[in-house]
Amino acid sequence: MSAIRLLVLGAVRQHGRAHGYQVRNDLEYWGAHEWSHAKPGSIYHALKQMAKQGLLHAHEIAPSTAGGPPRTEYEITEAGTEEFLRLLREALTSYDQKMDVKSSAIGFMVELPRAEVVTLLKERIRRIEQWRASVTEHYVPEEGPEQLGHIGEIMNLWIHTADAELAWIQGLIGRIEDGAYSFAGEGEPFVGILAEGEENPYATGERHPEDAG
Amino acid sequence: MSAIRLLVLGAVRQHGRAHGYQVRNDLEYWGAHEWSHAKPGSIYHALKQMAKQGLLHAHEIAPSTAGGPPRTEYEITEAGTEEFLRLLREALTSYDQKMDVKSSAIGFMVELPRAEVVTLLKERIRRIEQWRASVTEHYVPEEGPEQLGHIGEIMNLWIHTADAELAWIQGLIGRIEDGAYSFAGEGEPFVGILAEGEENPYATGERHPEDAG
DNA sequence: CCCTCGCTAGTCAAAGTTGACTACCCGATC
DNA sequence: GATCGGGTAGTCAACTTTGACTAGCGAGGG
Repeated sequence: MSAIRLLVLGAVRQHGRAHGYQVRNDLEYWGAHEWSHAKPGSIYHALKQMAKQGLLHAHEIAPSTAGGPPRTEYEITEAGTEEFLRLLREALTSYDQKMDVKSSAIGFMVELPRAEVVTLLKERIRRIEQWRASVTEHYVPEEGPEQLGHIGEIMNLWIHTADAELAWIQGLIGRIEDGAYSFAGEGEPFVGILAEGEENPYATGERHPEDAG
Repeated sequence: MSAIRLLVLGAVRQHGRAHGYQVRNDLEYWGAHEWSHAKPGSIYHALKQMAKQGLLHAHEIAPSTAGGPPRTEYEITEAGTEEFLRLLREALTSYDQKMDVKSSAIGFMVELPRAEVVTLLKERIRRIEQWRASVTEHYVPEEGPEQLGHIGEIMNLWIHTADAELAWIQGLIGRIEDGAYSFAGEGEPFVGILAEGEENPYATGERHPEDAG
């Protein structure tokens, strides 16, 4: 699963109606150009593709209000909303180590009810533990990484990574259960979009990994 | 950076001369079909592409010795070896969270001299710390994740991930400095390929992440 | 009044990835 | 002696990603 569809659907959804450049700007506002691989080409491609698949509805070209060429505006459809929620749930539960997917999932988690997020995260824990168990069938952490030659270091890395993620999720679940943040159906929704004309305070962020060469 | 080129170059290099199916089998032997996204299509594509770019030399079709259609055999060139080492060094130093790149890097690290690997890993540490510092400009871990709303959880995840990787690398460097494993120029090289006719004990492994749906 | 700079909004070709499909041959089975 | 399954070896079309490029417009300087 790539994070692009989730990000683009989420951006269009929060706007109600958006053109490509707006989506691009939201992702930049979220810092997503730094931790996801959301380049312009991918964004426009995703918009067109999802319009073709009925997840978005394309309103044909409106003249730009701010200089520049005319633009196509998109609105999310019923099917698109379902797909968004499906992708979001999948991103929250599946043990996918891709940072962009994880970050997007956390960013959008408040679009689901609190109880469901906890359930999904617990399912994620179950899957991580299952994967961890399948690794330790070959590799016994207690005996140290040397047991299989340097290849053991790979499994050591996996176990380390899995354990770190488990610890992190436990913390997150704890905070959510203790009432942190505002989830779907709990009053004021969180809105992470830029109003028309508002300036983006994060537009010129510093370098982040995944683009480090 | 995708792991495919590194994996394919490394496989061809260890064989001396290999056809696509052999590479495919090596990757399966290494379990790479489970933690990397190395599908047949990608492997054959990479072979052709790298042959076109002069990284591999393609010996035109030899009739198969074991049933099946004729096959193209590849040998690594001077340029290919350089590219392999370049990719390997990059995979070891750059803070790229992709599991397949990291795992490949560890798998091949013994192709470099021990001292160089330590140097590269220390550079990796430097970069991770730098990235960590750039995150903590916005986010103070000591104040807990709630300070920025649920968006703080994303940064909390990043810090957690970075710290876990730092701890893991420190351990790895320690073991390498203490003389573990056999690196380039230290006698018997590690060979991770299947001899002609040898059976693959890992051919039917269990499910691993990245393919978990 | 013209020209260039910078922002707006997007296109496009080339490369990479995916999953399904093909073709060949051997040995066993009916 | 047909044919059927399974391993060998690879192709292909569809889709996605990437990076470089284009084109319109307004503001401001000279």
